[in-house]
Amino acid sequence: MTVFEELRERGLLAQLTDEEEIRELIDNGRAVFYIGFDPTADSLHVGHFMALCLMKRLQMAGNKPIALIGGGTAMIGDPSGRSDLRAMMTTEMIDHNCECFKKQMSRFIQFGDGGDKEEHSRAIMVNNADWLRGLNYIEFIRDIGVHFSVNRMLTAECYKQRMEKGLSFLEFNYMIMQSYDFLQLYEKYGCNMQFGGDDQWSNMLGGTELIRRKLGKDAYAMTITLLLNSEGKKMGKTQKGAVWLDPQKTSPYDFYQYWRNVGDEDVIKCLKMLTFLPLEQIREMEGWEGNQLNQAKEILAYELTQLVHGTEEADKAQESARALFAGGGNAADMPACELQETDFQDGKIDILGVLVKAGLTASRSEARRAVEQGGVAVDNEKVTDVKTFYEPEQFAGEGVVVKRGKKSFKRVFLG
RNA sequence: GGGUGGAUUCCCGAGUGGCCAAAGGGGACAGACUGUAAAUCUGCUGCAAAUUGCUUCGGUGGUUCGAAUCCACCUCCACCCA
Repeated sequence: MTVFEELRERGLLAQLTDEEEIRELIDNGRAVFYIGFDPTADSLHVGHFMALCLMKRLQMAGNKPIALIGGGTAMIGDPSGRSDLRAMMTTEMIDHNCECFKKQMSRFIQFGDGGDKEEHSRAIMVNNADWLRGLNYIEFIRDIGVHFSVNRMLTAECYKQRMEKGLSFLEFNYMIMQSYDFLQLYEKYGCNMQFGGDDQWSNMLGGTELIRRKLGKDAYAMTITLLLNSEGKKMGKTQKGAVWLDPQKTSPYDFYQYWRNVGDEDVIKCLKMLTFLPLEQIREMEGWEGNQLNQAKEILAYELTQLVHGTEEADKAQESARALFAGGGNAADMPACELQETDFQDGKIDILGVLVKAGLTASRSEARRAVEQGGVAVDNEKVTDVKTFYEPEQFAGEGVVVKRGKKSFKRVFLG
């Protein structure tokens, strides 16, 4: 099976400018493609993960990936799929985020400077700040701006949605910047293809058109299906925000749990789109139902945790999860929280204090509610009295397991 | 630049002088049922030393015994005119 077929089978392909040509290029390792990442946070998240996988798959087929960090475009903010203006970011923040992105990406794809022949498929990383931040306004609009029709831009889906809410000129320029990126990469690195999320389609078309008008050359664009859950929401978002790839921001255990808890309808899709498991194996799981399907979720969670955090962390997360939900077992690897002497007043701390300290509730009021509703247990003993107190000795050694609700656990021990 | 309408809690949205920590819905959280799923039902949803106290309705100042609500100025947003 060729890469292209595999991508299609997995349901990753959304829109393509020229299917025949793209198939030809990527199946023969002749594509030099780029994917842009806007450094709007100091870590990549699940939303970026699919793009990273795609890069990896294509790299394995001999194509050359270019990871474009949007150090310049991040200063504008992409209006696609957004109903509000992005918070303005400072140059320092953006530069810091770029650094973080670099580190995380090197875990997934092979970088190199692409010098000799063997290195052809080595990825390179570039930052569009290098060519965007120094642009001269007059020159730029004369040189590039002429090629864009405002009338046409306004009919683009990404702007249409924003017409009701209001769109600033700043954001309106995002498409032009992104198109310019493509042109730059085409000229500098022979980049002939751009990939991105399906919400990027209009921005990407802008690029291929600009290249055609400016250079009279063909370049291609392809979008990947956005990973939506069965309710039509973007996956990888929780109430608390994104599911991060940085273990400091989303622990491997929480990461594992996120996937362990996907809905029945979404498991197979996630396995196909996000894991590297062979398609035959996944097809087998399609027939699973009920409790068996539950196992597919475990596989999904394990696979992804392994890809992102490594085998060791995946094992730990799985073990902790099994221990906690099956009862007993080794729970030493679950997320922990260390109590200090100073957390105790008059030699004791109440249950509300423990919950807040462990980060299981945001405030004492919330903790109180949780206890009153019967949602709190310490070492499997339900706590019903908000005035339950604990002494330091009780947290000695391994500490105790504090449970909030059905799925939130924290081991609390004395530091 | 001129005019009109807006800004309320996580989101949508009611509230036009006290009965307002603020209706209703959504979401989130907790409980029951389950399979760590979905659906359903129930509870709950500002903070705290908790029958009470404190802080909150874009910002600042004012009127008043008392302001989300009235007044002044400011900021931001949408629409119409230029």
